[in-house]
Amino acid sequence: MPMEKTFDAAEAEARLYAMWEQAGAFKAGANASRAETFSIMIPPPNVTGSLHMGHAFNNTLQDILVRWHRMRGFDTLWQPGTDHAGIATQMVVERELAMAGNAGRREMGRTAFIEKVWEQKVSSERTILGQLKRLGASCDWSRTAFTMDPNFHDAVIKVFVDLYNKGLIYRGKRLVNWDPMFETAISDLEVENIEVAGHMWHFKYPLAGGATYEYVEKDAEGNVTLREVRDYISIATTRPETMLGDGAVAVHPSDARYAAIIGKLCEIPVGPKAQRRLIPIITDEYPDPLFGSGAVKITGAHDFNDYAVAQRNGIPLYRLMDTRGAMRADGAPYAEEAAKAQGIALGMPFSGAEVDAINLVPDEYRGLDRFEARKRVVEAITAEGLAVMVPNTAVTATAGSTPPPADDIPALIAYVEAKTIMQPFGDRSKVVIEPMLTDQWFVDTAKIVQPAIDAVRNGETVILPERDAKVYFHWLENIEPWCISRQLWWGHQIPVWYGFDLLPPTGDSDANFGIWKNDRTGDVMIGVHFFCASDELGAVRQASDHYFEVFNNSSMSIRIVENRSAALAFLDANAAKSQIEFPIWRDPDVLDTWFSSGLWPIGTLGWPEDTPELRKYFPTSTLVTGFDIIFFWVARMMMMQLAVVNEVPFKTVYVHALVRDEKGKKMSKSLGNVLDPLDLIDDYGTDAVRFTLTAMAAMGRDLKLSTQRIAGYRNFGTKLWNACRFAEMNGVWEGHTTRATPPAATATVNRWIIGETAKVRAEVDAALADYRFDHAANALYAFVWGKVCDWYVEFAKPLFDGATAAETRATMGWVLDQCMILLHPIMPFVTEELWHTTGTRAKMLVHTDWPTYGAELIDDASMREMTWVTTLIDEIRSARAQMHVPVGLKLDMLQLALDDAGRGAWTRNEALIKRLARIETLAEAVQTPKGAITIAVEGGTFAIPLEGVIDIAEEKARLSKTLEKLEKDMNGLRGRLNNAAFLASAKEDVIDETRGKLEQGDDEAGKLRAAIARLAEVG
RNA sequence: GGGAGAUUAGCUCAGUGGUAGAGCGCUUCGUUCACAUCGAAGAUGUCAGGGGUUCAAAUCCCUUAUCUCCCACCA
Repeated sequence: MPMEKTFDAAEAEARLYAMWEQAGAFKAGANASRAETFSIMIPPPNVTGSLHMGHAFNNTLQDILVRWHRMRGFDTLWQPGTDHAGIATQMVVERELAMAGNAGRREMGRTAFIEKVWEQKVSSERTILGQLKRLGASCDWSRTAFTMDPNFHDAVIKVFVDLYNKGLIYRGKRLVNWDPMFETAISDLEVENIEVAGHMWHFKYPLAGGATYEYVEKDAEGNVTLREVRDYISIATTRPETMLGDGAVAVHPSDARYAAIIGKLCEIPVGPKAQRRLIPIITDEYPDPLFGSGAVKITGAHDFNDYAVAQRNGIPLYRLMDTRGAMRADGAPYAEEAAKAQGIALGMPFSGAEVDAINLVPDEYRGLDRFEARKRVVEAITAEGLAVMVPNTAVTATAGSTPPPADDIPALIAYVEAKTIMQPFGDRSKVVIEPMLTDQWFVDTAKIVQPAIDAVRNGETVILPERDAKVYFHWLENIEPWCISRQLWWGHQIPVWYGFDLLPPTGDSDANFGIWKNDRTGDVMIGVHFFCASDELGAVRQASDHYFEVFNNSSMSIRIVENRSAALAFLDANAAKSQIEFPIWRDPDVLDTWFSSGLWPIGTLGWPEDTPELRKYFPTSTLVTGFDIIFFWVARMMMMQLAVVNEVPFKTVYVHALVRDEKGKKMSKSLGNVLDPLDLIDDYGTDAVRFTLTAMAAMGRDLKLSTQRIAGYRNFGTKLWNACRFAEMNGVWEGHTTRATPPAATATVNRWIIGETAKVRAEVDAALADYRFDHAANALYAFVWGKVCDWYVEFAKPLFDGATAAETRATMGWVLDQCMILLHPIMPFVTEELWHTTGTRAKMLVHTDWPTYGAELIDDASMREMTWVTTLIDEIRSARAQMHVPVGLKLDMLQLALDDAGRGAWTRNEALIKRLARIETLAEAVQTPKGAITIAVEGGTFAIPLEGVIDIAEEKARLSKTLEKLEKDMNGLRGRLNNAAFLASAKEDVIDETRGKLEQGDDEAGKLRAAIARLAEVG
């Protein structure tokens, strides 16, 4: 059955993929013929839905490397899998529940909700794996992993426990980035700082007791520009709602304007007047005297800078908001607590601890969203006349004027500076992040970071392109503690159980719990003890040991309870019992997703078991990933693998760019410019999509994708297909055998194309070794289309019934085989299909040996000769076209002069030259006849008589134009050669090359001049 | 504020010291038996501006401009 005109991708892809899978072609170690291994861990896609273009790109590159190594006989593993993606997946499920009008997460309860998420995981994973298969990804699916698989989970927990025991993980009350929508802490990396239009308000904080001071302002020369008596200190803020949590006002120690009032108290001008708190005016290096008024309100519990100031100066921290970012409504009413709070504030110095038990929020703000509270605070202060006029041009908004503030604060106040401010947003929730004082788990990254830095510095792991290594270093060298606890439900629950630190009996006590009760009812907070263990049994053992040590009572036992309040209730209920039972409860939080994906390399290979796979494939060879997760993932994997198994996780990291739309915009759902890889595959076939991505994968460059480009590469597949179809029509595949080395060839064309094949094979290998995927693709494109199809196939046509027919058939078969082999890593489907369409093969293409031939196949004489032949044909065609000679018209040509090399070349290639240049006969002549066009090539001159057909003037113009261009080049070359400095300093081969070019050019120019002269004669 | 990168044909981009290329698009021609998802021919560039190093600069250095991205606590 003859081949179809085109490759039917839609029909063939599924069939071919099934064939590979059934044959186990992708299994780890399949086709291995040598001991060297090559392993890649897939960056596990999130089980949040489906794959996008970035995944298609990322996995295409991986597949190319994997298929290439597999064909080269490496023991190859491509490890697939998916990531549970805690916050992202939980968000997707919550959103779906909400859209379906179902009960929310809280109403469902943790267990039921987690079940829902598992359903999401199953369906998303099915989608994702299906997509990867359509993309042609040759992963070992039998090893598909998931970050919450039981064994992977065990590995994660073990690492947590180990790091905890080594003191590398700790729990602390710190200011963290809090996402009020998800009500969880997030890490620094999950915060996006975005510039938004905001405002800065200037307010007066009245001095306590109506105190006054002389405020003097000077210009740069020291001249007094302002001198007045003030009874307030002016501060600037972008967040008035946090004023209620101020602990101090700070000024720079060198700021003379405020020297007189350091240590004095001022009043926070918010809330009922009688209840306002007084805070001290302190000095700290942090305030910039040149910015604003030079005085900064210090709100330690709601600002990272202020937190540091508060820590340094022992300023209390007042948490004002609840987990949803609303002003607190818990605790005792404001009136009762204010005095106590003020007492603490006045009782400087303070330890710097949080004052959490009290609520500083006045009744009118309780429960309000932070932005609503901001609005009301601003209104109240303004109404009171405490807004400061800002005497500069930055004042853009006055009462009732435009522009309206962007953050929904009406322009009610006297003066406010419009100001673009950097505001933190949650990368998933897109809501404003609130710095929040909470208890969280942290990895002490500073203690494990150094090996990760060293490994890249000393080249044990190479990051490509190099500039990304700089980014990596910069981040690691300034690393902050990593907050790893998340107040979510979907993920690895933290393996820590808590129990109260109970005091031992005081001697005469016979009721052990009485001790606890006394402790609890007193002013001292009850401490908690941590039991970190890989499972509940371990925690119970630890707790037993602990309480046994404290109480020395052998009849005691441990009881697992739900949470802290259950533990308190349990103790209350059992206080009188003689039997001692101690409640412990597990930390409800889960680990940051990146903590678990940070263990992906060893976790998927079976660690902590000493598996054969771990020994063989770890450290992995290459990681292919996007630059956007260098910090999130690459750096964490480096740190964690080094901390856990003391080895780097991979030897090379290839960092690729982002896929953007054709206008260069990041693809996003909200912009509606997302190209779905599956749609493109449906329209153009997988090979076309893969080839496009590959050809555009220049290192470190964003990749702008257009469908036009994809169509072009689909055509490329068709081109190869039709070359094979041509071969079929000419009997190339009859009795064809697959062979590693080319057949012996005598014809120049055949020797030439064999040499070209050897050249492209070397180019492809070099390009892939350097991760220059674009070079590999472009080299193959130029070879297959530009050499094989444009020239070789055409050359071969007249040879199929000549003396070299058999040799030509064998050569063409071999060359096309090589095209399939070399293209297979990039275009697996069409090549595999052709492989079988064109003959009976011993092995599938996916397992066919990658060639190693090289320079020994390049025959310089043939290469030169074919260059001469193609140049001659080009010249004739060009002349014909410019003279408007009908394409179909066969012409007679005269040979005016030709050296021996030219004569030989002509003789050997006469048939093909005549065919491609549409020449009927060639005869020798001594001079150009009247009305002929002249063709000048290296070593010879030809003429084509066209009396009556051509326009003499036009031919003259053509020749003159060519000559002009040539002479311009010659002048340049002559200029260089006449320059003594050039001859003295340039390398010899450059000089030789220049001389050669000049000589050749002069020769050609001479011929052109002669031809022009001749035209003038006859004209 | 710090850092990185970009600026080459109409568009998207290659090109790291020897006088500029590809694909697409465009123009003209073409039903020659592999392919119209094609073929042949053709046009198009002060390599962002300025300065420097060099015999020689798109390429190396300095500088200016514009753009992009990353990081960062100016209230």
